[in-house]
Amino acid sequence: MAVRLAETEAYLGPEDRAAHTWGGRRTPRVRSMWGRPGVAYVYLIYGLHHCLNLVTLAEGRGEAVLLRGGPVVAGHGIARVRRGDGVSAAALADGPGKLCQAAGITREHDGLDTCASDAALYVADDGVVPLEVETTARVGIESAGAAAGWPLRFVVSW
DNA sequence: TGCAAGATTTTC
DNA sequence: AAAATCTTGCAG
Repeated sequence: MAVRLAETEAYLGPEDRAAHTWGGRRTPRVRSMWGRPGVAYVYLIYGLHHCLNLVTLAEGRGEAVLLRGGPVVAGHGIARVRRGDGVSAAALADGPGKLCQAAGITREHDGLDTCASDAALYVADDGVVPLEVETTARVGIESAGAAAGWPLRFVVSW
């Protein structure tokens, strides 16, 4: 099962009030977010949806990118089994929670090194060249003060 | 030890 | 527009 990442959001660590590592928090949940780049950070939101992030900068920076979604380019079958019948191809993974459900991602994947040769989860370049990259404010973080307006959401089209 | 709120999705 | 649902983080 594969998704072409078309929508992401950046979370900048201690300086970013919307980030789970805001203020330098080092709690059990965000353990993996302080880890090495390439490590997956998966958490449960609202008690029923998973969100997948990948650590970006160096270990100890607490910075990661939230993978919000994109079109499923392989494995539509299994994705639809997980998401349920009657779900349109476009809606299979067009949201943080949907992406994780379609890909079968849970907290079991938290802390996984996506750079490992035997990783169950990894990122690859499929060669498609982005036509345009749109930058907007992040979604769902109304209460993050000034950080809520930061242009850290990126949407790619091709 | 208890309670309020959350990087969402789905349905009425 | 509102509920579903549970873990984390902060107050006491």
